[in-house]
Amino acid sequence: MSDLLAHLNPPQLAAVTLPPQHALILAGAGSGKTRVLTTRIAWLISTGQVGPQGVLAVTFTNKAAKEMQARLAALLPINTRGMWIGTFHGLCNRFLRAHHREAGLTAQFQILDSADQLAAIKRLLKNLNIDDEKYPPRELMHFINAHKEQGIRAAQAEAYDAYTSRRVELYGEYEGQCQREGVVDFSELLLRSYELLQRNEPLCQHYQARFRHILVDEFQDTNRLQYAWLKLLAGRGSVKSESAGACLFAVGDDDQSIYAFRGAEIGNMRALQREFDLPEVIRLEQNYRSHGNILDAANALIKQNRGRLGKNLWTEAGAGEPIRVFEGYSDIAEAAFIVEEICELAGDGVSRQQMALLYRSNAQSRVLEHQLFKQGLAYRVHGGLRFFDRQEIKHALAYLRLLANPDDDTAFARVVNFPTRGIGGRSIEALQEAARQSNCSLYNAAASLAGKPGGAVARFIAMIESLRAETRDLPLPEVIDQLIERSGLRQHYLADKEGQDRLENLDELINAASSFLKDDGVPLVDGDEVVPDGGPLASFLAHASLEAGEHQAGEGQDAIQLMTVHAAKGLEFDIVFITGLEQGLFPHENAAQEREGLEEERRLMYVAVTRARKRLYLTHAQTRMLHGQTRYCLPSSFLEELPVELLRKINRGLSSAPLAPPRSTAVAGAAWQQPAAANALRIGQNVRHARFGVGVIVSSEGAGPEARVQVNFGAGGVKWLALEYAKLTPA
DNA sequence: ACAGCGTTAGTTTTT
DNA sequence: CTAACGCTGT
Repeated sequence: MSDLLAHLNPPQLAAVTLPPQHALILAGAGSGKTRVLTTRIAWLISTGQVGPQGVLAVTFTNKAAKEMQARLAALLPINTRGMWIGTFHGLCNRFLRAHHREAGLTAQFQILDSADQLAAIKRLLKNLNIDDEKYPPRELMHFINAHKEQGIRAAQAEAYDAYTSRRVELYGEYEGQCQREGVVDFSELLLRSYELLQRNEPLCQHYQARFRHILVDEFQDTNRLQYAWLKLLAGRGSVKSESAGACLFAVGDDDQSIYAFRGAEIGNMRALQREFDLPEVIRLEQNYRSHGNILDAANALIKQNRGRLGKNLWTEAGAGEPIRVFEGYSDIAEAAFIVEEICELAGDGVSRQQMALLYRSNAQSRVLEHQLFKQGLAYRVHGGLRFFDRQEIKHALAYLRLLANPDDDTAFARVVNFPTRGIGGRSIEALQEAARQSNCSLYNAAASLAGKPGGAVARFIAMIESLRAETRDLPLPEVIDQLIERSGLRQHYLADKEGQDRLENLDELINAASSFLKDDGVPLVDGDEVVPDGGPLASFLAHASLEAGEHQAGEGQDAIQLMTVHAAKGLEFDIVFITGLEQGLFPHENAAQEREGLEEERRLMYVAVTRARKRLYLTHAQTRMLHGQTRYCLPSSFLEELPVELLRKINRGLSSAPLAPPRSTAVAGAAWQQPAAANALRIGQNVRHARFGVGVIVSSEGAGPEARVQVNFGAGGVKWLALEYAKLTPA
C-alpha cells in the first residue's frame, strides 16, 4: 500500500486518498492524470472501501479504457476483467445487452457506426421520396445526433419553422426505422440507457446502490446526456437514491476542451462544481513532461481565455531550449525547412518516432508528406482508414449481421448485390416497395417475394438461409470463414488483381474473431449477476462497431509522426513541429469570428504546445496553396500571444522570402492610380483597413474605378473591397 | 454493371 | 487543386 502511494506529489496524493465524496480534479497536461485515476481505484479497493464490482470507471476512447485496465491490473492482484471500466458507449452497450428486454430491444440488437447511420438515413429519405438536396443526409444525421445528445426525442423536439418541423418528423421516422430493424446508433446507446434508468426506478436504484465510486476521465469532453447519465447513476438525477449515491470523481482540464463541435459542454465542469456542492477543486499543476519554456509559453497563451477554472503548469526540469519560430515563403518552403531540421536531428541520433508534425487540418499533410517522401524519410500519418472501416471487412460483417438479425436492412442493402449477383436497382426498388407495403424488413420482403425459385433474389435468400442453418453450431471464426466462401467474397477478391490485400484483411478478420473469443468473449459473470447477451456473434459485432481498431499502417516502425492537433491530444513527443500557424488556418477562419470559437482554437493551440517534451518548433508560411489558389497569409495571432523572450526566430538562407513580389502581380487598379509608387498595392501586400485591421491582399479583379481587391484579414475573414471606397493604406 | 465524366465542396472526430 | 460523389451513356 505504501508502494501504491509512493512517488505521488502532494496534490496527487490528496486526490488519490480523498475520503468518499464527490470531487473535481483539474489535471493539467502531463500532470499524471491517468496515474491518479488508476491509483485512486487501486487505493479504494485495496483499503477495502469498495469491491471491484462497486467501481464504475468511464473514458471516451477504447485506448484510454484499455490503458486504465492494464495499469490497474499491474497495481492490484485481482482480475479486472469483470469490472465496469470502459467507454461511455461500451458500458451502455453492456448495460443494454443485460437489460435488452426492458429497453425494448432484441438480444441481437446491432450497433450502427456513423457510416451505417448515414446509409440508413439515405435509405429512409429514398423510401419516403424526399429530396436529399433539400434535406442533406449528413445535415439530418447531425440534427438527429445533436438532439439525442441533448436527451431530446423526436416527440419532444421543438420546431420553430416549417423546415425544422419536417426534420423533426424525419427524426421520428428514423427512430421508427431503427426500432423496426433492431439497430441502435451510437448516441442511441447512451440515450436508451439513460431513459431506461430514468423510467425504471428499481433498476436505477439497483445500480445506484451497486456503484459506490464513479470515476470519469476527460470530464471536460462530456456532453449533456453523458453528464445527465452520470448524475443519475450518482443519485443526483431525477431518481433519488435512498442510501447515499455514488461518489463522482471527475478528472478533466477545461483548457484542453477541444470537442465543442461534437457536443462537448465545457460548462459541465462548472455545473458539476455547483450541483454537487464541491467546496474546492484539486489542481494537478506540476508537469512531468515539458521543459519550462514550453510550459511558460503554454501558460501565457491560455491566460488569454476568459472564464477558466484557472491553472498554471510548472516543472522542476529546467527552462530548456527556446521555442524556435520559422517563417517560410511558401508552404513548400516551410515543409522543406522542417524536413531539413528533421534530417539534422536524426543525424544527431534523435529517434524519428519522437518527432511529430502537427497541423490544424488534414489537407496540410500533403505538402509535408511530399517533402518527407522526397528525402526518403519514413513517416506515419495518423487518422487513416481503420481496420473495421475497410470495405471488405464491412461487407463480411454485414453478412454476419444478416445472419444474426435478418431485419437489419442496412446490412441487407449493403450485401444483397455484393459481390454482384444480378440484383440491380430495379429489383431493390421493388423489394423496398414490397417491404414498405407489408411493413416488414427487406429480407422478409425478399423471402416472400422471391417468386420464381430460380431468380437471383431467391438464390440470395437461399444462400443466406443455408449459411445460417449450417453454421449455427460452428465456432465464430469458422462461421466467418464459411461466409466469406459461400457469399462469393473470396472468389470476388481473388479475381480482382488488387484484391490481395483485401483477402489478407479478411483472413485477419477470422483471426480477430478467434482472439476476441479468447480475450473478451468469455461469458461475463460479475458479482451477483450474469450478464446475458445475444451470444458470441452479437458481442463480436458490437465489438467491431464500438472499436474500429487502431490505425494499422506502420505501427511499430521508427517513423516521423504526422497528425492533426486533435489527434495529438494525450500524446507526447520529444520534438514537436506545429505547422501552418497562420491567420485563417490556425486559428481556423470558420472559428475565429466569435470569442467562443477563438477560445476553442486557443485551447487547441495549448494542447499542441503542451505535446512537446524538449523542443518546440512553430512554423508558418507567407503563401499557401489553398483550394487551388495561392493564399497570402498573416502569421497566426497566437504567435503574438507568446512571450517574445521565449522565442527564437530561426530564418536561415533558404527562407528568405522575396519581400517585393514580381511586378506582374501588381493590382490593376492601384497601378492605374499610382503606377510607379513604391507602396503600390500588390498581391501579398499587407494593408490596413479602418474597420477590419491589418490584412494581406490575396487577389484582385477589374480595373480603374471598378477595381476590387480580396483581402485576407485573418480573424476578420477574407473580404472583397472596392478600391474606390475602401481606404487601404500599406501596413 | 461499370467506366467515365462533370459537379461540388473543402475544420477538427470518437464511439 | 483534389477527392468524392452522382449521373449518364454504353
